Amino acid sequence: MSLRYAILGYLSTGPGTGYDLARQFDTGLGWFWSARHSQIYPELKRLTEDGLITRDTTMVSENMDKYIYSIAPEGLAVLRDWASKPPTYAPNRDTERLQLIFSDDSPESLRKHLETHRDHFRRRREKLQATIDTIRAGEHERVNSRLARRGPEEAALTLQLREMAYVGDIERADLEIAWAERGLAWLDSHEHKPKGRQQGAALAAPQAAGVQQVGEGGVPADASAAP
Amino acid sequence: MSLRYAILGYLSTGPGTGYDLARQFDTGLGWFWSARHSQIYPELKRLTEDGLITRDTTMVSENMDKYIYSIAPEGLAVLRDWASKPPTYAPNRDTERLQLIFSDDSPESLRKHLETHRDHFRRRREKLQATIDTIRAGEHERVNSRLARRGPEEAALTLQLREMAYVGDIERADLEIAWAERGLAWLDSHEHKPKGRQQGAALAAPQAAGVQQVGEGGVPADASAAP
DNA sequence: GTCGGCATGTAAGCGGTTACATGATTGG
DNA sequence: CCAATCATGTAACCGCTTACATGCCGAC
Repeated sequence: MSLRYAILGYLSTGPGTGYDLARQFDTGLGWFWSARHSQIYPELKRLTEDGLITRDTTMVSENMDKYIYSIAPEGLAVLRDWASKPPTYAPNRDTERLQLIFSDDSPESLRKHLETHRDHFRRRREKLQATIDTIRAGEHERVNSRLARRGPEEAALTLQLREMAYVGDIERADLEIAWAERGLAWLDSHEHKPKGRQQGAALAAPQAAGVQQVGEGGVPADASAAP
Repeated sequence: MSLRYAILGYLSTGPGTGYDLARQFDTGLGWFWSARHSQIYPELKRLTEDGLITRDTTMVSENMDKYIYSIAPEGLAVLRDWASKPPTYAPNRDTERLQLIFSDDSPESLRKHLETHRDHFRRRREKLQATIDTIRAGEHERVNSRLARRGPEEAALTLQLREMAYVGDIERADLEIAWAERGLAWLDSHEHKPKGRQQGAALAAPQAAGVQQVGEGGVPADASAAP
């Protein structure tokens, strides 16, 4: 149940409405968590009942209210407590990889698969880059409002952690793009000679430390000699 | 609902029991999907009812049966159809990153966080490497039984896709390890001078293509000049 | 006037986790 | 004899998605 902490985390950078949260989570990027408004509103209610956040009501009209939520000291404590615990890792579930390894009966679609993968991470990379650029330029409102409440030493740490998180995700995206492009290059070198015995294009990344290389290419020579 | 396809995929490499599936998914590694037996058994029942798999019963004793499932032609078709569709990407949900960016109120735990991260991906990398080594050596039973049913051309593609999947995941693990180690190095260079103004250790990976570099280090000089 | 963005909620259903439950076989 | 592994199931619960539902406000 990280949603709770994601909300507390957001509100720790300043007050906001449910709609603000929904926009951040739903457009997702710049963010490391995602949620729909149908999940957010009930959770805000629960957090208020638990005394972790407070709610201010501003009347918009007779039959329409707007609620601005702020984090309470108890909420800040809960957030800090949670963040200080070492991370746990959910079991891996990767639909893309699953599809990939069972695509060997439908090779025509492989190219499209890899192109989709590459394009997905290109888009993601662009958005991450744009966000970290904004933070670096000191123009990210939420980050700034968090920094404003802190001394210069704490501020440096806040920025360092954002930097680590975004740079890490950008590198992930770069890796996925390079991976897909290597796959596409392999396809290129094989598509006009589908009967090919030649195990051409290098598969493993040149710089990938510690990856054991096999003789000729990605596929061992005796591969089909298996039972 | 990828579980259904993960099961079909597994059974496409040969018959197996629910328990076999549970072991593969639950120990997770070597695999790109995960599930508990409590989810697997009902799904096997549904797949049988839908005619995608068949069930053979071997009586173990009077009041205990054992069921061996095999993929049906309809199941193979459904699997192939699913695998040939371009991948879709679930919204990003990353507890670890979320914890990281809100650790700026509890810096003492940062080191442990990064060490846990590094160790997690080291273990994962080891298991992935062991599996791909087995496949490369032609000693992976499931992969071999899949290869046995196919001609040499198809076999080459099967192996290529496994290679891509495992190498891709190994590179991901390498990236995470390197990322965590860079973070730890940064911590080292800051722990004995917590008041430090000096923005020491490089943050961005030296080889990360296209990552915009900032002047001195990971953090822009005017960072705390924000409102 | 209607369309898109702001704003807030509820309900059904699904996929996954945790816990409960039972029994056979094998080896120390 | 007891523990571990093999083997199969059910039930309660939780988090997330999809869909349903309503209403304000400003701009074109």
